[in-house]
Amino acid sequence: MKRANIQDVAKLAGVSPSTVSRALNSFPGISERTRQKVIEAAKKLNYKPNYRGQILTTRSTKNIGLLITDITNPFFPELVRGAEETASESSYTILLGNTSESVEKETNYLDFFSRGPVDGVIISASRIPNEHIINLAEEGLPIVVINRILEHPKISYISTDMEKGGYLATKHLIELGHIRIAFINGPSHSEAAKRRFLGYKKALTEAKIEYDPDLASFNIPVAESGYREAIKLLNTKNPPTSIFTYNDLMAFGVMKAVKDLGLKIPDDLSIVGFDDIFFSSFTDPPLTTIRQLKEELGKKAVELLLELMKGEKRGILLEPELIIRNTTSRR
Amino acid sequence: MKRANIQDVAKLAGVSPSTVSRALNSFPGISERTRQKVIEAAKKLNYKPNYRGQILTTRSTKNIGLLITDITNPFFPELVRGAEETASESSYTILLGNTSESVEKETNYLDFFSRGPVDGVIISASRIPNEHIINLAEEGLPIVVINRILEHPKISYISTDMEKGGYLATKHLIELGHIRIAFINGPSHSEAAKRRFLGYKKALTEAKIEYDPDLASFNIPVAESGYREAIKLLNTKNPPTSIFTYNDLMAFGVMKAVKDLGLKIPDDLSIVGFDDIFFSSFTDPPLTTIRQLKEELGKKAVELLLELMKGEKRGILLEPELIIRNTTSRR
DNA sequence: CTGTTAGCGCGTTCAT
DNA sequence: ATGAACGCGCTAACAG
Repeated sequence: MKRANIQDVAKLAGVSPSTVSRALNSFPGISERTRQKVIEAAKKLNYKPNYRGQILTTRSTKNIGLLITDITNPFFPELVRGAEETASESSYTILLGNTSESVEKETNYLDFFSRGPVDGVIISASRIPNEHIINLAEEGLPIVVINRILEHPKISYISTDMEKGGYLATKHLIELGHIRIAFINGPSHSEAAKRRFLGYKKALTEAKIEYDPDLASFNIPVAESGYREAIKLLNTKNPPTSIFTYNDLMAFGVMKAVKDLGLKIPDDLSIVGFDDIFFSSFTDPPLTTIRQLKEELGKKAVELLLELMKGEKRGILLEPELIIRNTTSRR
Repeated sequence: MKRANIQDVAKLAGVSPSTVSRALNSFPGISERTRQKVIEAAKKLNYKPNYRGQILTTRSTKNIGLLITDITNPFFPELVRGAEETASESSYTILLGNTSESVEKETNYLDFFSRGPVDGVIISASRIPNEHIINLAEEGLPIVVINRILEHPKISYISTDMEKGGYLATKHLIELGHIRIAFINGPSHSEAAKRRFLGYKKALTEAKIEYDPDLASFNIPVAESGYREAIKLLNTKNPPTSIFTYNDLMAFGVMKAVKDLGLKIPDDLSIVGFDDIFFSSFTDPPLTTIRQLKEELGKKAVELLLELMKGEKRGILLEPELIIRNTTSRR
């Protein structure tokens, strides 16, 4: 059964194609009688406007490109859900690009997006340099970046206040009497990692604790990195009494390492994560962490993009929150 | 800076638009000199073929629609990643539809997909009736369904052997001496739920244990359902000694309920989940469960779709595996 | 209120 | 080996 097009409907209804278009898109200035006639014909032929023709003339795809690094990290699904729900309220669909932390894939996706399959792009991936993003924006592609602060007249951004997050985590540990506080950080190129690092150092400085480079490392943000670095740190002569990780996944890795070494959490080691993903309240013991508003990040990013497509640029900073559970205790 | 189109390149290279198209798509029958000239012009203008014009003439979008119910359930991200990786190897991009268990959203997405933004669709969502899927397939949309067995000449499917999964879980509990085995099942309309139920009953029958309807329920497949049903079951006069859940998320809910009631796992209650998501090995205690090959499901689904677009239909059944951890013990 | 015409940007004939 | 002309399906602009 071949698909009916607008001509078929026009013929059956005895009107012109443009009248069909007007009737179906509820334009004003058309008689109710004609509208009904068209609607009936359309229904009879099971007519649905062809997307490919439609976007060519309307110049809108009703798609939003969303670039993320790792859908397997529960941080992102929550963000995606927030984005998806808000998008679908405005009849937009999400075109998802999962880059698996690969620069090449990020670039490919962005190139593809810039060729026209989407009306705008949300970038929640870290490896793409700002200049590349700016270039595309100046070519006319509406872009919103998540968790990177990029001030540019054609780009909107929304980010958790990362520096504050790093500060809150470190200060919490300091207040519990910890002095040797390690930071298993994320990728060195990531702005989020840099800003959290700033917050970490700020808290140390405030407490007059000297920063020890041996206690800080940059890593791929997966559980295995947390495991590996924790083993390394705990086997040194002067091990830390607490570890702050770039994200909860890495904290899970740390917890596993501690258990494998036969140590107790939080008695032998205090741990603070970042993100507050769903499972962090289910671990043993439940994880102390810095909460990001993940759904909000996705939701607001879509709203910003919709505004940006109308020409309104904005930047938003979201507050992180310290969630105290049971992986931290007094030294 | 306005985007260059094929005409601009043609003008700069001093050739016709069709020559540009041939040169850039590496067609035979074109002089090397001309090709170089065109490539150079294209580079100078930063030309990228306009996607919207391209799909109209090539009749291929290089997009695949992927419908899932709940991206927040870690089962799906792993599936999505498998699909995404395989798709991008063939230069396809995933258009993601998250339906949040809503029939309306499923239908909307499917309608949208059928209008032309994708070359084919993968459905990993349960509420859409088979007839609807068949209709779209007969209109010419290539469709692959995941975890539902749908025999039709124009539809391919890939599914874990759900009945076997249900059977393995139940048999494991029976072998540990359990007789009162509850099944907190998923949605009643879901084929996966029905088939697991079949396996559950089969194992009971084999062991000559009478099926007790009070021990089985149908639910929305989220952690809260597991919690709620577990509380209900454990507060009856003759509570079960073990619970099998539709998925791991629900098992997490059950574990929380057991702890809240002050009981011990697995001494007071044995638990078996389904899926083996990443976090199931991190819970306290680690969860015994039935493993589905999630990435494989996504990967194979894309392969099947690509084949289906060439006209080859197939159906694949994947073997589930019992993963024994520490939430089950001898009665 | 409705029909006619043009054009979106490509790829693909069919000529040359 | 290359150019000219056409068409994909729709909507917007113009005409009546």
